[in-house]
Amino acid sequence: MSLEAPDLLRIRALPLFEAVNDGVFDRLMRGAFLQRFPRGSQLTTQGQPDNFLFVLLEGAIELEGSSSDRESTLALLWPSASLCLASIVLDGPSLMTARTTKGSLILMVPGDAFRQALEEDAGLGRAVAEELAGCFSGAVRSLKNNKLRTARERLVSYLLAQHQRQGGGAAVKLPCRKRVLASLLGMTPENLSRAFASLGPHGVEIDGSTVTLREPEGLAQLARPDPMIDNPIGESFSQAERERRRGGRTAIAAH
Amino acid sequence: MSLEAPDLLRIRALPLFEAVNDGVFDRLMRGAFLQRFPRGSQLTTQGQPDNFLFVLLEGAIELEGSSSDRESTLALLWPSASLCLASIVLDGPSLMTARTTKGSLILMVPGDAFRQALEEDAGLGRAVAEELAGCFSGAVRSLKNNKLRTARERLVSYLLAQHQRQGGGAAVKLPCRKRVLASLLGMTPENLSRAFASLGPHGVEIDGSTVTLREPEGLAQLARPDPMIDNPIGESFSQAERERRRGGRTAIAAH
DNA sequence: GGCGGCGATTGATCAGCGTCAAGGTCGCGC
DNA sequence: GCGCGACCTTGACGCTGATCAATCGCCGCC
Repeated sequence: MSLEAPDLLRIRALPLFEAVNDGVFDRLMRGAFLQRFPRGSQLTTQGQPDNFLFVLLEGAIELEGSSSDRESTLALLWPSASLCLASIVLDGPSLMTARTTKGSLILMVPGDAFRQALEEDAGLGRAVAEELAGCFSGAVRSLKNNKLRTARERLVSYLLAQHQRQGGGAAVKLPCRKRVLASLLGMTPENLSRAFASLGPHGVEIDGSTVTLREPEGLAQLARPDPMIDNPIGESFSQAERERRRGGRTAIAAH
Repeated sequence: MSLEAPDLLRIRALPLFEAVNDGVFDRLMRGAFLQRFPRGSQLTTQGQPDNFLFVLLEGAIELEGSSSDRESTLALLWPSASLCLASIVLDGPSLMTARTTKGSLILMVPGDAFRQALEEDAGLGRAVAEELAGCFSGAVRSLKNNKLRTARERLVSYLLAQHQRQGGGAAVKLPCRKRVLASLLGMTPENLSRAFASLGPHGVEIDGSTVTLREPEGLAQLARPDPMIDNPIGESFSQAERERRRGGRTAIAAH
């Protein structure tokens, strides 16, 4: 699928590209294209070189790390997150395996063209710096989440964050299968089940992928919520920090 | 301490600044200065705004995250790592608390001047992007290290990484107190002691802060060493990735 | 309708690791 | 020299969470 004018407008408005020089942008887009991927497509492989910068326009992506025979979900990406930015900038191997968890529409920009544009354009440099700072910040949050909290605290924090992100209503929709959520939270599916069950007395009801929080305030006392760990806006890596800075809290689709 | 010519030369050669325009560099350095800090100085506080970009020229820094009453060491920084780059770029609060663990010489650059220079100079933008990509990469490695390995595997991997980094001799010098190492590896000091003891049968001898590895190859079988987790060059966050790319393995002082 | 498979749950058991408490060693200052 | 404190070590115990196994419910398919 080659890029049409309406696509270009949409892309131009992305935070990564909005400050880029017209000429540089045009050259960059000459090699870029949109592609639709069915659910389950593997976009990157941990340890393999990345040749494209991805920007997720519609759909969802799961980032997974693995070593030996173990694997763990490290993050979930939503529109309009970028993917592979760090490995493209460093011209190094992919850090994680990325897989679509829904049918997805993705912008693909050739890596070498992107690196070249980065050398020429200060606006792009600044945008990339901001994006990567957000990624780093998200990763550090995740690290703190894992090292400083128990599994149950992580679950409660996650539920409260989703609760806030989805508008504060009692019903919260889980954005992924429980198995994936368990891995993201650093626990086994069995343990996640038990953790949910243990929250029953605190007003948490589960029905499929909908969770109802009857007493969010009470929950908060279980979780040690912490603004330096739980991001009020984004899920993790990328996309999160920028919005806060811009006076954010601009309506975000309920993930 | 204001900046003299030899200082400026040294700073100019740092990866962050080597591609910056002369004029921009001069303006940036007008507000910058060098400062010596005694051991134990707190440079940043988690959650508080950061007003300076730090570059560690001599000494060592510990990065710590905390929540409620728990705390954990997230990384150790060595020359010539940068500190606060992400929070300066985002103009947001500090992610971690930073403290010198030795007397240290540090370059301090005012944050707003740095942000302004970032808007003007593509060379700086690229350098910052590379540095932050390296930070992100380091944080992801650390996350995988924590989620995919047991405490003992983390210790063995750490020892092997230090072994390689210090030139491959049998004797490895621990770069920090055991208490700090334990926290960095996500375990208690007691558990670290026991883990060390359990490695005795595998040729690991401990004497104070020097560890002797009699059979490194055998150790590797315990550890699941993984190039996508263990960084051959740097310790973590910052400084690591760039060198690899440049055909690295340029002699690195044994930390 | 019946069957097969996947995901989620539940229970029993176990290992890893944290916690608490008690030494032990070293270095420093009086 | 003596005593104190910081750091590390060792042991006993308990909790968190992983593992293994069985069951249930749901959905798609034959």
